[in-house]
Amino acid sequence: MGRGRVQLRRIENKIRRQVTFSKRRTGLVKKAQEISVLCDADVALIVFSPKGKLFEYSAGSRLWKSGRFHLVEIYVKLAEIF
Amino acid sequence: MGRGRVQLRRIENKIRRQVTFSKRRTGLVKKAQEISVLCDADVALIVFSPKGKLFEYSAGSRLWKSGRFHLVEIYVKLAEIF
DNA sequence: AACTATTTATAAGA
DNA sequence: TTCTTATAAATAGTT
Repeated sequence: MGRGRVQLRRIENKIRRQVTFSKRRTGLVKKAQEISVLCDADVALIVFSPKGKLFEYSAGSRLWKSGRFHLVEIYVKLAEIF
Repeated sequence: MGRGRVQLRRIENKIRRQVTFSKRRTGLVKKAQEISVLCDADVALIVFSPKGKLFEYSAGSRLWKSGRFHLVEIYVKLAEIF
């Protein structure tokens, strides 16, 4: 989307890669939120930047309101690895 | 996108909800794969249908090739809850 | 499942 | 990083 076609391979230019990451991360979270609301689905989304610093999530109501599941658990688990 | 604007709320019609779920799930996974490739990011995506039966994922190369982390672990953890 | 009109996301530029 | 704009991509409604 946008002014040029996307070549599906790693963006080598660091600045461009970071900008694209920022934009697409926002879009991905939005999409995750939309499907969870529209379709009554539960979604967990975890995104790590190349430096392993980023964490994002989106979830449907069931997972969260139940109080029985916390995405934080997954984060901690991943943090142990990175 | 498409022929009408999206109202961001639960689609009440069951058939339409399932069709939308199927279409958007495909799109979401594609987007997750794209950001992981383009931006060298690791992504974990878990989607449950309203019946709790579905599971999808997408991940960047690091998480998978390292051999140190398996998304299956998260699945098992979630399966215990549902 | 395929089509296609239209909306939405976003690449590049400012 | 935020805004704008041209255009690619996703998708809602339809067949």
